[in-house]
Amino acid sequence: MTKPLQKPRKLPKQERSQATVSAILIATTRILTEEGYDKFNTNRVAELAGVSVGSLYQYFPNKEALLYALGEHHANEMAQLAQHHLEGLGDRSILEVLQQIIKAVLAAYAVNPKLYRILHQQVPRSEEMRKLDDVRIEQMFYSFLAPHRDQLRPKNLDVTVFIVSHTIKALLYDAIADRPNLLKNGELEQELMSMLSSYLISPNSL
Amino acid sequence: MTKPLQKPRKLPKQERSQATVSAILIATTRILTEEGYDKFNTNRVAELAGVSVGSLYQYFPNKEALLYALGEHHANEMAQLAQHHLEGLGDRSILEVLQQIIKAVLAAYAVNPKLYRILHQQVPRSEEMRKLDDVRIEQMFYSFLAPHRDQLRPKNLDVTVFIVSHTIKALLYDAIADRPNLLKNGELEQELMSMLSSYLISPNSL
DNA sequence: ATATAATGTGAGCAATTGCTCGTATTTTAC
DNA sequence: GTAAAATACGAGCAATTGCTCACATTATAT
Repeated sequence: MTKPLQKPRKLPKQERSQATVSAILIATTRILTEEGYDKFNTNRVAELAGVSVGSLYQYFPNKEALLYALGEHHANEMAQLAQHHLEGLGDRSILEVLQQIIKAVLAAYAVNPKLYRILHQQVPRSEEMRKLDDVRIEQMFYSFLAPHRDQLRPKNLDVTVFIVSHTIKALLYDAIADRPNLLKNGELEQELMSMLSSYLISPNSL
Repeated sequence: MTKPLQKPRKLPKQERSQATVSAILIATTRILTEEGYDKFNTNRVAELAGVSVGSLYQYFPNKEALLYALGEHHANEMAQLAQHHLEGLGDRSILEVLQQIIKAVLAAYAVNPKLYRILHQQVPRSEEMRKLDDVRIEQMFYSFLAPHRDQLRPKNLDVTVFIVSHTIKALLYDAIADRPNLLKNGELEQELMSMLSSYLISPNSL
């Protein structure tokens, strides 16, 4: 009944202990992606990491904190990669901006798609993790689309951002699972660009 | 290690036992939607259903079979509702067909959104359930879009069906969780219609 | 060199839970 | 009425698992 702490119980100060923490996180990643969420337990993590359960619980107050740390790390890697794709777009046209955003999101999700799916679907409290990520992406869209507000066909920018960001995320998401070839050959990127650009810009009169 | 049977161990023949089976399924639904997947265990189901665990295991060989039966029932209800929205569309225009398909999918998902999310995300083996559903929806799109093949801008009908069906599913899905008001006021339906019709039909030249 | 802090160990407790089985009750068949 | 079949019961076994704690080892400071 006690609320689980998400912060480590102790901060690792020596190299030795930092290696332990690393090994634990790597083992967790491998178990989640290669063995599945139902095989994920702290005893197994310690075993695969080559440390004892006791050590694990010295740096992670509980099982959930492990997942949380992993999610944070993964989200940071994704954000960093996306950032890289979005530098110096201040003076570009809306079409170019859209193209780069699509590329950025695709690249970000490619960091570790399997881990992403598990962290955002199977894990308890995944809703919270997912929302944190979603908000981050939506803010990115907002900041890049707002300058071109007057050129957008849909009036409500909030709704537009929701539609666009969730469409990209979901199609990428499902393509990873069901149509990986659409990703490899660039067809998904092309179709996304086609659909979203006509949605955002073309003078549709419905 | 033995593969779990998905079919009931015994078929309920008397009214009494059919009521037991009903109570068990209803209790399972309630636990999943109101208490969450991690509170779902057979002892709790039996308790809430007002029967004994022994009775439960007379009709369901294992925990998974319970989920499977529930998923099947729910999928049937969804399909039935969608069917209802799609009668007599043989001679309608592609725009009208698209509009009705969107309405049909929205209606189908409204049967029990919370249960749908849990069955398709949290449950072990949910991938399989999800794919069964996805294929069903994609086939529906395929059969309704194929007659208008020549009026569609994208050349590859398979890819088009994938894009369209997954876009609708995902946006509906996320709207239920994050933007319920977009559903209630019809804005989602409107934006979907706008985006998809311009994607499918407008002579976009990218 | 020695005290102290940091780190590591793993047996095992306590709680959960999927499921069985011996038994009791109710319904059906004749 | 009575035997057999169908149904219901629930204590409790066996396995899993999150986590603790008493103790061992290694590094740091002085």
